Amino acid sequence: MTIREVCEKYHILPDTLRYYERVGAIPAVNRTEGGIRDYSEEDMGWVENAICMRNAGVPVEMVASYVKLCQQGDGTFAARRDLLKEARTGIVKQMEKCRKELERLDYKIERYETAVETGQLVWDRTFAEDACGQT
Amino acid sequence: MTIREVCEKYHILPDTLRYYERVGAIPAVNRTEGGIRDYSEEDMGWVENAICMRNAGVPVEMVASYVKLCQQGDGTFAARRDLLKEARTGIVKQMEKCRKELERLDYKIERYETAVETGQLVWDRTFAEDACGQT
DNA sequence: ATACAAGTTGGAGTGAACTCAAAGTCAAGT
DNA sequence: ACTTGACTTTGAGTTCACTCCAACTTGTAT
Repeated sequence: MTIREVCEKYHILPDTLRYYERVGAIPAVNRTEGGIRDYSEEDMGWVENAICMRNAGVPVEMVASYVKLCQQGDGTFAARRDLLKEARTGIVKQMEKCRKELERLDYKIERYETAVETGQLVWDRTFAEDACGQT
Repeated sequence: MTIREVCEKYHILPDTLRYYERVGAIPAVNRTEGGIRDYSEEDMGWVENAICMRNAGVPVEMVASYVKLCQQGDGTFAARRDLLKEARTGIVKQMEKCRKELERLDYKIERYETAVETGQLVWDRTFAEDACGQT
């Protein structure tokens, strides 16, 4: 599979794929005689892995660390597990922030829906201290 | 309230607050005679709003747009609602990506837990096409 | 009055993650 | 053989969101 085809499949740019390879977020990709990248099924697996992790906000550097551990063989299972757990923690924190803001937004959107109808914007609820003001 | 106090309350840097004000993510803050920022309750509300939105990954520019609409008065209720809905859509998308990756990670972590015990890494499940490979 | 900490501005610098440009190589069609 | 388009590398440029710096002013404690 050419770089173009992989990019079409995952909706990313060739430069992004080359960048991922350069920084180690995916291992070196198979090449043809002429030196042109020819992605194997395994290469695609790595690409998918990088894209998934990045989609969830895992830093490129962390993805690269994981790839490196995988390449170091069977002695790194525990280290890989720990790294993935760390990534997991980051994602959970991020989701919790999103959940809070979503709750806040839903309330505000509802208030604005009413305001659009009545011409009056009213905050009838007070957000807790660590939530947000009535703006 | 001084900039230092606000920063301690929200665990951010003074430069970040000044930056938010400069780009319009919060409106111009009250000042003392000498020109030193003196955050009112309302100012704090705006600060909280900016921090909440940013925490959920809403771009600074979007926060600034919202603030601008608020400053333009009661004629912008519908526009504000639409902007918040747009922000909401972005957050929901982001959370869905996180949810998927979390599921993926949980499976992999579980596999690695087993691998650490048995010395054998086995993928006994195939991820769907839009999920990710066994890496 | 005088330190000196804390605040101010304008502008420059940083780090992460791409993204683009230039110059050259490879491959497919005519 | 020749053109055309895709791919290659190296290195530079961009965007976002801060973050830092220098020079200066303000406020507080002795």
